[in-house]
Amino acid sequence: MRSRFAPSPTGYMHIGNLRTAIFEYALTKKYNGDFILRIEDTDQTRKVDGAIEFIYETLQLCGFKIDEGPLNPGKYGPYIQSERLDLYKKYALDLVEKGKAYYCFCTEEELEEMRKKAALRNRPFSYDGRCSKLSKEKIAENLAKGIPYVIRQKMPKTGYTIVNDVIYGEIKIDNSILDDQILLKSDGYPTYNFANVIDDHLMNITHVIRGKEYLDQTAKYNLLYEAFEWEKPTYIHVAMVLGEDGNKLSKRNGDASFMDLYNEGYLPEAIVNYLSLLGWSPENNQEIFTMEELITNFDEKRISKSSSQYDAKKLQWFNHQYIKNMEDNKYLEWIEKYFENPDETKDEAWVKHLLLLYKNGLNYGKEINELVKDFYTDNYSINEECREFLNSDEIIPKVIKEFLNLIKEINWNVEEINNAIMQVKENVGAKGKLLFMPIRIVASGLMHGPELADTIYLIGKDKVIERLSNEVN
RNA sequence: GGCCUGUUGGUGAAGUGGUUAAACACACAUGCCUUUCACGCAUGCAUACAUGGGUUCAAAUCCCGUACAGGUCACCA
Repeated sequence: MRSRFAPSPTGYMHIGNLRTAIFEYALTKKYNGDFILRIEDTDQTRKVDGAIEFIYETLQLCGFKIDEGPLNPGKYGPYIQSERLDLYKKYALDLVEKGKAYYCFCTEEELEEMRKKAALRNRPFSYDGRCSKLSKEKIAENLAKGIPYVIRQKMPKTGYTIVNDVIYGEIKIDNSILDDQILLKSDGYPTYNFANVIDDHLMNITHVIRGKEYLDQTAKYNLLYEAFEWEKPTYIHVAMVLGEDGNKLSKRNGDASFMDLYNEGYLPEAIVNYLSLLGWSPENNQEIFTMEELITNFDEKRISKSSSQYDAKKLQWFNHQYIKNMEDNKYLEWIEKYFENPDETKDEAWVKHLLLLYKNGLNYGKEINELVKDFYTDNYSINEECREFLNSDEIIPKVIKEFLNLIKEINWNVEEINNAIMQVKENVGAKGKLLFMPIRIVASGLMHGPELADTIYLIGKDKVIERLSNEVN
């Protein structure tokens, strides 16, 4: 089995594209097949520099192994369509020779006129095939004069074409809607559809996995395969991924691309895991799994026919799970990329302790900066709400005083701080909120924060003692 | 507009003819856990599978119509 992922080099990679790639990769690897990357750059106007490297980077981050592609060619290269122009022309001409395609010299203006006429009659535009009736002499003459041309395939006007799809079954497409499709554009580039068929055949692709938006168009592909008398691949069309508002994903809509998510601090493994569950589910109902597990459990029969909606919250939950399950060292190494250290002079161990403190609650990498903020600002003050709480019970001053006395004597570490808190509980008889909140407020000036003992430890012995002393006096 | 496809809760979904819970997960709500936030745990959350008909002893599951949603009809991919 051989499959191919064939993006256009137009920049970032969409979450929907990625999802399709994931399905494609999982299926291919399940059968020990080859996963090929082919760059479809037949539209020269939309090309973006560096996009190929970018696509490689994305796929590699996601854990894909590309068996053949422009940066690691196999024996079916080149893998960039703009480098295969001669091939397309040869095959297009081959079809002309066989009488299954023809030169078309119609100008943009002529086509525009036809479109207008069609619009007047409220009919969808369809090329009338006038150039297919040109005489041999006329064609030779036009060619000699260097008049620009395209090559169009003769399409049947009656009957229907059957498309077989693994997910959607047998689809009938009425031939009457099929235009004499352009194979070769006047700039010498092939159209997407044509290049696709030629390349898939030449590259020995056995399974075509792509978005459902191509389902109808597959009739055109089939007609091309038939014209060449080539064997058709197995088609697997997968339903689309919709944005959170239920509309098609688009950058304009502010929908996130893979790279956006990655830069926010989403782990590629979590993204892949989440995306693989959009429109597919494993039989064993497992929710968190690795790429390896995805591959072994993947079953194309369980791909859904209906489109699904992207849910940022659920992705966040997956990411959270993955962060929580990371080893501390890996976590620290990873979070480094997202942590914008506000104070380089802080002790390294102190920073590590702080970062680790939030590991279990972190949703995405950049979130750390927001969470950690209070430990870097020095505008300590006890606001009205806190003051009110401190005045709410007469046991509170005793708690503070006792805690102050105890921590003066201890070694400054989390365990001993914790012991001190427990000791206060015993000695003063305060518990729950009345025990913790006074200490927290006076030590940090805040009513919330992470674990109290850690918080106190990180604020530092001198500062905590100073604050408590001021409060006691 | 023609054609193609889809429709199970706020979301992802399981379920493809059978009794008296439509699984599971996210989200949400409430409660518990040494304070707050989070984590974790527990409980609750679709009188019902878009809708109307039909087939059947029996339908979310099969058939037809309707509605709605998406896709597609380029010298874009």
